[in-house]
Amino acid sequence: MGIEQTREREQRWQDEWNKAKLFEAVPKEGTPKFFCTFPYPYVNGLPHIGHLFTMMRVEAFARYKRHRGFNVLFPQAWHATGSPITTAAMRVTEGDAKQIGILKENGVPDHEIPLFKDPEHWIAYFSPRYKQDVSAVGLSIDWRREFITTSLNPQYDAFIRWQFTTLHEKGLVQQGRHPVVWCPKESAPVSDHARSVGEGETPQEFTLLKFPLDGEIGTFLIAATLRPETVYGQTNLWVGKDIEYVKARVKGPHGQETWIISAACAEKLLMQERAVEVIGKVKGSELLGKRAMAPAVDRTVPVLPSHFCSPDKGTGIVTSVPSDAPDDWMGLHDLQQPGAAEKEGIPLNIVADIKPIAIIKSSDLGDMAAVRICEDMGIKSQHDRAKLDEAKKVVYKKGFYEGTMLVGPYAGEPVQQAKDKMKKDMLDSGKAETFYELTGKVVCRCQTQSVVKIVSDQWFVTYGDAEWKRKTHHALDGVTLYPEKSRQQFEYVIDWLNDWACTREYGLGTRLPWDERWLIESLSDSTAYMAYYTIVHSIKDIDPKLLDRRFFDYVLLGKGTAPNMPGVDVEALRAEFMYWYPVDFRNSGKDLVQNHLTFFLFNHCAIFPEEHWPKGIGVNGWVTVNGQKMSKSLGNVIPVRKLTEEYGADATRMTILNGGEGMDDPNWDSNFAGNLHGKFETLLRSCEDVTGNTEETSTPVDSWLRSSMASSVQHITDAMEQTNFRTAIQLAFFEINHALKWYVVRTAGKQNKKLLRECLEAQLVMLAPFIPHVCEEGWRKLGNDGFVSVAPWPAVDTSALDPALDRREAMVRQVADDIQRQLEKSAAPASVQLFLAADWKREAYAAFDEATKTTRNPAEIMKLLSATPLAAHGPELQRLVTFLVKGGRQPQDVPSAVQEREWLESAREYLESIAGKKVEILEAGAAESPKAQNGLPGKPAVVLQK
RNA sequence: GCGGGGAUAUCAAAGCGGUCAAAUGAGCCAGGCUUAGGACCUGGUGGCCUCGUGCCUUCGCAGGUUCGAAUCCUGCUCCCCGCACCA
Repeated sequence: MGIEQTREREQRWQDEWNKAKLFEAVPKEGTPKFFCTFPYPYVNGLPHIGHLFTMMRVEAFARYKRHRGFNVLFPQAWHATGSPITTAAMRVTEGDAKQIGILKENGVPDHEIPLFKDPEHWIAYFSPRYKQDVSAVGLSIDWRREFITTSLNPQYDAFIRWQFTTLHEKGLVQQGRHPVVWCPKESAPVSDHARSVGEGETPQEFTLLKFPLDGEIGTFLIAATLRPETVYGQTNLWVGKDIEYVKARVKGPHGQETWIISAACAEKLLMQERAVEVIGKVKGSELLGKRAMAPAVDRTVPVLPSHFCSPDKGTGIVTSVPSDAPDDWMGLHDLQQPGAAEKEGIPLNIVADIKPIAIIKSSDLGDMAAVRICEDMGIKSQHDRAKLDEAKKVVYKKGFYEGTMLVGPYAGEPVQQAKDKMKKDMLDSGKAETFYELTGKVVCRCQTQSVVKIVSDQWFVTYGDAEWKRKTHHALDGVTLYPEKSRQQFEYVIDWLNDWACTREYGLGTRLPWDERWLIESLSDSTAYMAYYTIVHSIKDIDPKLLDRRFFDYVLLGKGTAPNMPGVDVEALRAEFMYWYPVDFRNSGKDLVQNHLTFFLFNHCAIFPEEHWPKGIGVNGWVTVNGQKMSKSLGNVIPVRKLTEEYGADATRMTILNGGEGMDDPNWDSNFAGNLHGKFETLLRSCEDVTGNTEETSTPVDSWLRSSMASSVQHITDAMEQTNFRTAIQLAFFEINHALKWYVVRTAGKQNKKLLRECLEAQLVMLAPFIPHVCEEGWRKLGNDGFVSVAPWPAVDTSALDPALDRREAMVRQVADDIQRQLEKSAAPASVQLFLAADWKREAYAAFDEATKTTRNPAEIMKLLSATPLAAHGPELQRLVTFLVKGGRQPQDVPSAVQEREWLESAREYLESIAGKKVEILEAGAAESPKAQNGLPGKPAVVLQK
């Protein structure tokens, strides 16, 4: 059977499911419910193997829960909020080759490309195709509930407005100051996607240090630094001789001041809510040799020339801390070379006396980190740029993370803590101010260089709120995590999370209800929408104006009274919400723990009563492909469509879930996927083999098979409950197959087909969450009606469980192996004799068992046994004890003599079929040969009789 | 650097103090079934031999605890996720 037929078969079953409305979730009073979700995908592309894994974890769990008798709600929707689609559409408009290439890769024909200039077309194009790909996998989603986000969907829009209004009224959305990357030409923030240079660059907070200029009251030299904790090591200031600085009148918190800064800096300050008025110019060279009062240390330092000051970076003036800044150390070093000061026009005596001051100590670099690193790296001058940049990074890291302050009010404290304290002290006393600078150059797509702008009207969700955090911790306590070991990460994130800027000026989304200039940002409008899933299918066509405050308050919170809405049974909506909520399982990749999944918890705590807080959260790793990390550059990002086309839905489903579990990165194994096809056919053939014959026969091995199945069911159920799907697959597919094979071999053609049928039936149900199409097919072959997809999960028959039977079969198998091995070495014996172990060995086992209750020390055990009559067996006993101590067979697992004989007798027929000879079972004493004495309890000696 | 998760045989991945040379699957090798088969079945797959109640070497590296460590402890190295205003 080829792949085409497989896909036809899969399609047929999917059609059947749809026809039967198998996955349409309808509340059923008295039936327990299970509500599971994964984050709706962003629709700027098609699903790939990474999405598949997250979806499949929910899918397998959803199907499992159906077998367990739960009424399952498994919905899916589409996310379009945010800027990527808008930006991409703009790029298409501009004719961007890269963007158009991406569309082509996604299967868009050339003539349709222009349509993608419209953001809405992206959604219209990708959402149905995404759905198509996902449907081909056979996901059991209730598609009646699909929807799209943003104002394009006025009903959803109304819901998000309600959510934010609710948060706002609780005081959890507040306005504040916020630095953004800004294009001065377009007067708009420049998102990552809208940059031609500088993706990933962000505003960074610098401290502006203010140096009162000697002899000019009210005038300050301003230096920007990222390391305010190093002020105690300041020895001088650096300026560029040829840089044109400006004198600017700046209104500071302590009145009018005159600042000397670069012209570019003055402009930047204007964007950062500072009143700045340029009143004059001053050249760098004019400042040389002057002195200014260094903040915090309160001593004057000279202004010296350097070649690394840039008017575009900071203020163009740099404070010099030669002990901890490699640039400064080399600048000083250069100036102290013979003749250098004179050449620069600086009196030698100013320069000669300057020495680095030890201020921070770290174990690796000592207390003169910059001096040390320059030596280590062989840096020769301030022009050795590449090396200096590297050195700066190292010194900064070591200093910040491992350093301890040596001087100042925080001497003895780690730099990490002292840094913020020093900064705050200087800010409070007016010796410093803050300033934002980009981490790197950013150029807007309009080719204008971007700057940092402080916006003061940004809205924040106040995740930093202590009370809210407390509540969320409490909510987390009530959440079952899959796997549980992700809990620590969640606890950490709840504490770490701070206020989140939740509005944007650009992109798609919902407008902030009380401040319509703003759009709600994409990570913020996806935090409580699971509630919307419960009612979406009933309100899709309602006039959105009716979906007001009162409506959602009543339906989702039970507040107030039901509004009267023509054609809508509001009470029924309320009932449906109450039936499905809370969310029982939400699954996502581990990268979303630090934002989305935690936001989800926070928002539920804020909006809903405790009974509706989330019950379960799943976290999974990142898919690797054939052992390699998935990436565009490796070209191994496999679209879901390609997988179903090549392997079929079932093989795809099973392979991806077999790839891994827990938070490990799962691996997609193409070989495994390719082999499954044949294995499925074998499974179906087995189903055919047991049909027709329902006559109850019985073999001695039946009880073992029953026990083995019961144990498998138990273990598989445990694994499923913990979303350990890989384990479940291994057990349900491979372990059960092994057991069935052994049963067939062991019964030598005389199987109890009724029992086999029962086992296969149970196996099909347990595999149905993973390979439902094959299982439906097998289910019918077994002669069953209805769908295996909703068949009850097999119960664990605890009465059938008997570990002794496993030991029996293990023994029989071992004996069979031993016989075969002996036969290989010997030509045509007349018969096979099995000699049971001598009685004293069994006694020794028992004595050993007894002895281990007091000690596990071999020497002591031997001593105890030597005190018994067993001592007569001398060296042989010693050998036995050594064997047992090393962990040979456990004495308690060994059968009694009577039992062992019984077991062997019952398996005699099988053993004879293996040997092709008569098999005799004898006592050790029945023969003289040394070989016959070799038997151990549970492991008879095999002797071939000529 | 910090928080979290990891490192097991050719590969993927179980194991988490003694039944561990280590489940299972893939790959590879040999054999069977077949007109043929990337199907299916059987066996093998760290090394050595006296083929066993055998010996040696192995579970990131180095130490330690223990009669006994892949499993526990300490230190180190490396990998993945995150360290945010972005989907």
